[in-house]
Amino acid sequence: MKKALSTRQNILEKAFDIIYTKSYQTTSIDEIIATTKVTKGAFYYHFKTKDEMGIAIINEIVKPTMEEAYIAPLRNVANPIEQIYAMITSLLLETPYLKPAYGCPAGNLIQEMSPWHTEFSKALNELVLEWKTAIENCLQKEIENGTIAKTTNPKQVAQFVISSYWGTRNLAKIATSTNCYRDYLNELKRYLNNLK
Amino acid sequence: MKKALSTRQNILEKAFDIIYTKSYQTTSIDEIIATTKVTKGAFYYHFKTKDEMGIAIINEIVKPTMEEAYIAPLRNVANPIEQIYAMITSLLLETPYLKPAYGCPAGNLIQEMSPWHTEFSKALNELVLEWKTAIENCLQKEIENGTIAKTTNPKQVAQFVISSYWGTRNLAKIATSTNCYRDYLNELKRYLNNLK
DNA sequence: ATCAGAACATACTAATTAGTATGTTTTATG
DNA sequence: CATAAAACATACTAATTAGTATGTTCTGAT
Repeated sequence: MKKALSTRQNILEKAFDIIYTKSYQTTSIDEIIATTKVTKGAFYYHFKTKDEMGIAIINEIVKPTMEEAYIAPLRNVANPIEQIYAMITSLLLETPYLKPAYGCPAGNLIQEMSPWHTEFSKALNELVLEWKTAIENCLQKEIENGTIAKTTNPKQVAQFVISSYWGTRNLAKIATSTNCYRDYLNELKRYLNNLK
Repeated sequence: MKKALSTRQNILEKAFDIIYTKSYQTTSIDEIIATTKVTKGAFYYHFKTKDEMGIAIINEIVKPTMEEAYIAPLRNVANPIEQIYAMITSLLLETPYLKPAYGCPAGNLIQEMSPWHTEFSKALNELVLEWKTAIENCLQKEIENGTIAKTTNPKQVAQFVISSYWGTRNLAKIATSTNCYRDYLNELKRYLNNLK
């Protein structure tokens, strides 16, 4: 990678880490340049404003990461229902960079940036829509295969699954144990199996 | 009400309104005293610090409001399952002070204050636990009445319902319509009916 | 009516904030 | 190797922040 590009990438990655643990609003440029050991001149050479960096983090860090962890696992799988459950289990319990206490990176940004920063909302909405569509397509395939009831409404189920995951991540921020994950996952399994 | 107490109450209510729409961290004391027309001296007479005011808002504004809207409707009802659905519908569609674009007051605070402000987390955790317990008790009664399957796990279902509501509120912040509410509610109804 | 403490008012401070002005150094290209 | 632009560095600014110091006014009990 060209050196200038690696400086930029370094800023985005380190800034994401800080923002994920302590929110966008409370993360200052000074803190970012202190941990990246990049000067203010360099920072503002790469990003015109703090918000421009924020949008870049969503598009260049959060989006690709989410696509890999949330969407790719749903592509071309034999048993979608099982895969949806496996993916969410993996996200909650086996994805090392997602910590219960820090919530969901995208969820956190949605919570703190909407409704005032429309640019952020737009970028984040794309992310969520992508995930939702992937789940809907999964379910549609199951319906066509005849493995789940024809009366199943993929849009509704996708909305329901995503909401419950999103909420679980938020609630886990104040939980004192991961019991809430276990309870949630057990019930999610029951719910998904009932679609059959 | 004594005049001093009404000053205090006025600060809490106005501050809550601002914080609900634009977050705790970005709401400054100066903004609060400007909208309440209370001087800085008066503010700091009633609250030693900003965080002390934050905790007071949770305990004296958010908590009583939530108890009325989230918990009271579940007490001593004939058909708990229907009541859970009715309550969530009411919260999403008919509660005027809860706006889709601003999310859930408690949810917002959880997202932005945890995990760093342990005092906030503790106060908010009490709130969520109260709601969860109320739902669990509801379900337990249904099981005893024989109206839902004995294999139903109240703890799990309560966790699932709360998570999905929490997540829906968060997702609605970036949604462009209330269709996501409709989809969610339809699926919630299906899910709850399947418990029977 | 007096007077002590409750309740409020005003003017300040020190730290932090995003962003800028004005430089110097690196790097690629002819 | 010269040179222009890209990439970075340093020192600043103006605004905003939570909180304080030092008052004045109001209120209820004696």
